[in-house]
Amino acid sequence: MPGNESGTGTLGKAIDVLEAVASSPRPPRFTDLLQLVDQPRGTLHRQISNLIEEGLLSVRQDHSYELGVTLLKLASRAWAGNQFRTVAEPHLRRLHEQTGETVHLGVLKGVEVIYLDKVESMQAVRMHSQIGNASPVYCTGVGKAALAALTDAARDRLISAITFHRHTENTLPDVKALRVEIGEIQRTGVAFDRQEHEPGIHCIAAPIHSRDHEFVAGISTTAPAYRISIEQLAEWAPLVQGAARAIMDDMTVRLGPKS
Amino acid sequence: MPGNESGTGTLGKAIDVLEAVASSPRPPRFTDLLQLVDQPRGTLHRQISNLIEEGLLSVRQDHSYELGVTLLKLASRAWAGNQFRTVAEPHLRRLHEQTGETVHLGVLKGVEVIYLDKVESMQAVRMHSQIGNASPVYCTGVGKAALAALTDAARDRLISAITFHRHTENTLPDVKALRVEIGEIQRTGVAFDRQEHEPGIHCIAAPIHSRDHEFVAGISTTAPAYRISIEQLAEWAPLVQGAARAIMDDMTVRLGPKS
DNA sequence: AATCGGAATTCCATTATATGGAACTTGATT
DNA sequence: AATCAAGTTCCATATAATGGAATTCCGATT
Repeated sequence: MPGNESGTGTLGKAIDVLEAVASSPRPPRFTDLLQLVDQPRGTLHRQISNLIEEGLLSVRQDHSYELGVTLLKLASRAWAGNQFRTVAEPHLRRLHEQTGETVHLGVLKGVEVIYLDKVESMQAVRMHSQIGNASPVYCTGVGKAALAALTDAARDRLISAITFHRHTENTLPDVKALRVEIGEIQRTGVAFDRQEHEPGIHCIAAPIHSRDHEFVAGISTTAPAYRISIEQLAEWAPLVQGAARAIMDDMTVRLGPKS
Repeated sequence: MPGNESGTGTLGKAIDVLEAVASSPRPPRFTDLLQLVDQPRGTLHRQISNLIEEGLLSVRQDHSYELGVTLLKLASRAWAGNQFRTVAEPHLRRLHEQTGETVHLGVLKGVEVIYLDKVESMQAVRMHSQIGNASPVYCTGVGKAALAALTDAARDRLISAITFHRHTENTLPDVKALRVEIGEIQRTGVAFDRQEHEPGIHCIAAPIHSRDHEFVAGISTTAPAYRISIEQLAEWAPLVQGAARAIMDDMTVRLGPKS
């Protein structure tokens, strides 16, 4: 449910179609897409044809559409080649060794956090991990940490674009609550997710940002609430902050002092 | 190194740029891209701008480019929603339980195989798995199995587009050897990768195809050669073929008898 | 099997957008 | 500071996208 900032230009329209397919709970059919993206029949039809031609979209036998495997191929390269992720990787692993819990790395993208990497002991339930998963900023540790690291202007702009949705009973309900929380994060240097996204799951996160605060991200340690108390999480604050600090230092070394 | 079938239309050009970035060993700079994709300066520059605007591409501080995180987001959805993968998933898991070795699911896309899923006991070395990884058809078990399942016409067309590259000393060197191998696969119903892609790694695979042989894929069980002999692999033939058969049956049930 | 109705696809004159050559700016190197 | 290469912007032109309407396809229903 990203802020439908209808893309401009031919490419933007095409991506809009992909996003529409991506955000549909079930594979949309032609008519479904017709009302999801605001385009005339003929136009949409050709766009879909092009997307299929490029392998970005696939038809299912019932004439519904799903995202194409070319995206997997590209994403695989995107992940492997991502500079920030590469720099951060050893620090994620160290933080995981120190805490024994799952560690996430996420970057801010619009009003969402996109998870770039994850380190966990043993994935009992196999999953495509969390990588690429997009979650709202206002109810994740990484998201709130990233928000706190933004410049005031950028944050104001972004916050006004958020639409709040109550994921759990702890989810921050509105802008007011979020701003209070951000103040707290800026004071303490760490962000908590107190079961605000998934019931039973909480985490502690620290912000990561470039020198100019244009690029913001976050690192977090996540644990199930039944096993780790929020106080125990809080004790990891120095570790999480240390990892964030170390990543930022590595960035300035590897990327030049500009960022 | 995919068959540069330079995409047509505005969208195609854009994807070409993405592919160029994806296939570069190191992040390309503007001039690098200029000769990778055959486009005039001004045009390329605007295309890159558009791609960045859409989050499909990112600039690094040294003016080189890397793929953007939006691709991860889209791919995450593509993976989760993929119908074929969803249908195959339980069968992969069962095959893994039966053999105790790593199981792969891949689909044919042009002259490459794209891995859709993977099940393994314990990933000692953490990795973004193999998912989305693109490998040549002619030197992977899944790839050769898929080739064997193609209609003669489609296979001929595809084979002529392959450029052979010797990955290991066992890699099939040319079309002739590949055709012999395909005949063998069609007779026996299973394909072997005899350390043809990675030294020390071999696998046994079985083809999966839709009714009309338009869609082809494969499932494989992989093992290190030092621990599992090729004879032991061969004993799993019924299991691998059984899994492939079961997936095809499920497809016709879930997707209607047409495919 | 035949009919009907909604959905998907094709068509083409019009319009908007991408194109690409050249001029310009930036920033690194000596 | 000067030079040169790399990156960026501009704008008249060519090309590709647009969108309304007509047509075909498909799948219910009888």
